[in-house]
Amino acid sequence: MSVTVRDVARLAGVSTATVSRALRGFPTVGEDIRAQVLDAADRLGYVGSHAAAALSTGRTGCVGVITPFVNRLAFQRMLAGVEHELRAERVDLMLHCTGDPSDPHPVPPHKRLARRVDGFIVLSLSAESPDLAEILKLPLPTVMFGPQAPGVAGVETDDRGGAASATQLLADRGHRRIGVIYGREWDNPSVLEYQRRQGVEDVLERLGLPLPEERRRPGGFIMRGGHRAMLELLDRPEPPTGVFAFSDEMAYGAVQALRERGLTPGRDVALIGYDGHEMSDIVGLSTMHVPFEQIGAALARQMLAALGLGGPAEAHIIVPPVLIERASTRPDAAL
Amino acid sequence: MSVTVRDVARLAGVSTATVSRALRGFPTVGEDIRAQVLDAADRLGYVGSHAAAALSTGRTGCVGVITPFVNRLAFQRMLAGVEHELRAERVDLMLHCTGDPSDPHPVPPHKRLARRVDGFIVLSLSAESPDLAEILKLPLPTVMFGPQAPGVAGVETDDRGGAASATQLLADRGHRRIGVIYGREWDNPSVLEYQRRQGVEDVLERLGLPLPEERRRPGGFIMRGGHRAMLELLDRPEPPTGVFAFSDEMAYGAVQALRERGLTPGRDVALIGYDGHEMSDIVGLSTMHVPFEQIGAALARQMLAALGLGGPAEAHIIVPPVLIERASTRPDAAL
DNA sequence: CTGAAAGCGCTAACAA
DNA sequence: TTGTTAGCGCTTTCAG
Repeated sequence: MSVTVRDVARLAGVSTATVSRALRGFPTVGEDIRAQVLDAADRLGYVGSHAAAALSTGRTGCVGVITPFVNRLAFQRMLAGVEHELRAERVDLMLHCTGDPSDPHPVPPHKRLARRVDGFIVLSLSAESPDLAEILKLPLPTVMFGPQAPGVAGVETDDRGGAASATQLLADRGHRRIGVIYGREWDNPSVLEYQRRQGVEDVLERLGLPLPEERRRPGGFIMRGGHRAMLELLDRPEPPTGVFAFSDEMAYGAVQALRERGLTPGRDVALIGYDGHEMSDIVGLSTMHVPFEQIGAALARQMLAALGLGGPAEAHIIVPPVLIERASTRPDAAL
Repeated sequence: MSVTVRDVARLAGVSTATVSRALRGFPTVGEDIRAQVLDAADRLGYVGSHAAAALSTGRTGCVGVITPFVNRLAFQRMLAGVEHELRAERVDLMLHCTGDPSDPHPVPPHKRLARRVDGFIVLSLSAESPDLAEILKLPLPTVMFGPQAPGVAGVETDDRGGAASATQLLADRGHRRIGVIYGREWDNPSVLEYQRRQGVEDVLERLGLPLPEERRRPGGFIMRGGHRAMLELLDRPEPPTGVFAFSDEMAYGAVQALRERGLTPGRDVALIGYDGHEMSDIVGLSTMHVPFEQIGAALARQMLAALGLGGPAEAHIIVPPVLIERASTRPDAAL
């Protein structure tokens, strides 16, 4: 079928062991022999089988990246960071989406990826996800972004602090009726939204401002969800004058909704997002900027370090989000 | 080290072959035996080694997706489509970025992925890329998006027609000095930009309109590049009154540039993008919409069909982009 | 510095 | 229906 070490060995007139050593650049191979082997391999168009090597060495040269979604900008940005860093060390990347809960027969990541990767990079699975528990049970190094499981290396952002800053900004701009567009769950302490909720409540409680249920809506972290949520908020008897969306993408949808109602973000309703994507600049959206690319890169470096590749890496990194104010929270700014 | 079929076999009191069959749900296994095996496997926390299975069967259950970038929206959208479709058939996805030409030691995809995937899905490599040639040389099924290599299945969009529509729209809105923000190369017939260039020229030539070199700038397909390109165009003695950017992301940057100069897209300078991302709606950007998610899904189905999984699939699909006009090409529309 | 031989964990013939 | 026996292609002791 395909050419193997044996074929190369035969053509080069050496043993398979020598071929293996020569191809991997072992110093213990004579120069002339090495040249012969390389030549033979080249001539035959030899491409090694990672599977066989993996079976033999126990290392696959591949890490699994587990993410809930690929079509969300924050994950895309992290993935880009991860990919770039892994590529530098010639480590391959296997992508695994846990996807919607709507998936009828989800195959848990550890079942699909175990033994085919050397480690896992987990992006924001809920801290109490059974998948995560299974992964941590495996004897493979794991790093994660998001709510940290105890004893696991990873990168975290200060969601609570970031949400507090965003809320505070709205309050500073004079808003008393503050609304929130969150993600999916408001009450579950093990999801990311909860940290942000706490940040919001930290500020509102301190200021004595209420957050009635009518003033918060889920947006599912997607544009369309943010759009709908904002329309619903606007339809309240006492609509919020300032709104904090838990992601920029939902905020984009909210901007859309405002415009449809003839309202201008900033002037008529203040709006702040979370994530700090590139496009937010042209939308004029205030936001909490999170350096996702760098987070991804840091995760990859932690993983590489755990695999004995690349340099050392800090075990636990906390990244603060940075407030960026734009027109959407400034009544006087022309968009 | 880790538990193998042998361990399971021993505990269940059967042979390894039976374990293998039971675990894969072969009908030729007695119900009681199967139960024993499943129980033993579960009790031991057995997770099979894909590497070993791959070595034995020659199938990895994994396809390689090759893309130049992960941080570009068009690729992200295709990747999402691919991933979704592959997941449905429990096929894993290995991501390989060819990346910038600036990479010092790029490892060609076939070297890294061969023998560890059952097939390749190639997203827009230049038609004459050496990497692509190597991949096609391998005895693995390959499908691709973009300029089609002869005899290869895949999905294509009508770039030339789409570009013509975009250009025509600017002309229809009365613009005579039309500018173009392209990607990287203007003269290379084997890159995607060339098709679009032809579409532009089809229209301009028919109308007898010139496209002097001063009226086109590269934007590298990124926002920042589009921003710079637009500034440069505006600094010409005779700046264009209507601009066609070869991607929405570059158009976003162009919008930014216009605003910085106190200009309003649509009213002062007409602008049309290409790709049709979600965010273009809130930016009010006219664009040629390309259904990338569906393209990705179609590619995945073609690949699955080639692997004998899923249903049959058309070998060659051509998707037309759809014109969406918004405020950025309408002088009278308020943004 | 090089070769022979024994696996890595699984699957697939072939027997029974 | 189940077990036996070879491998898949590579790496890696251990000799030489």
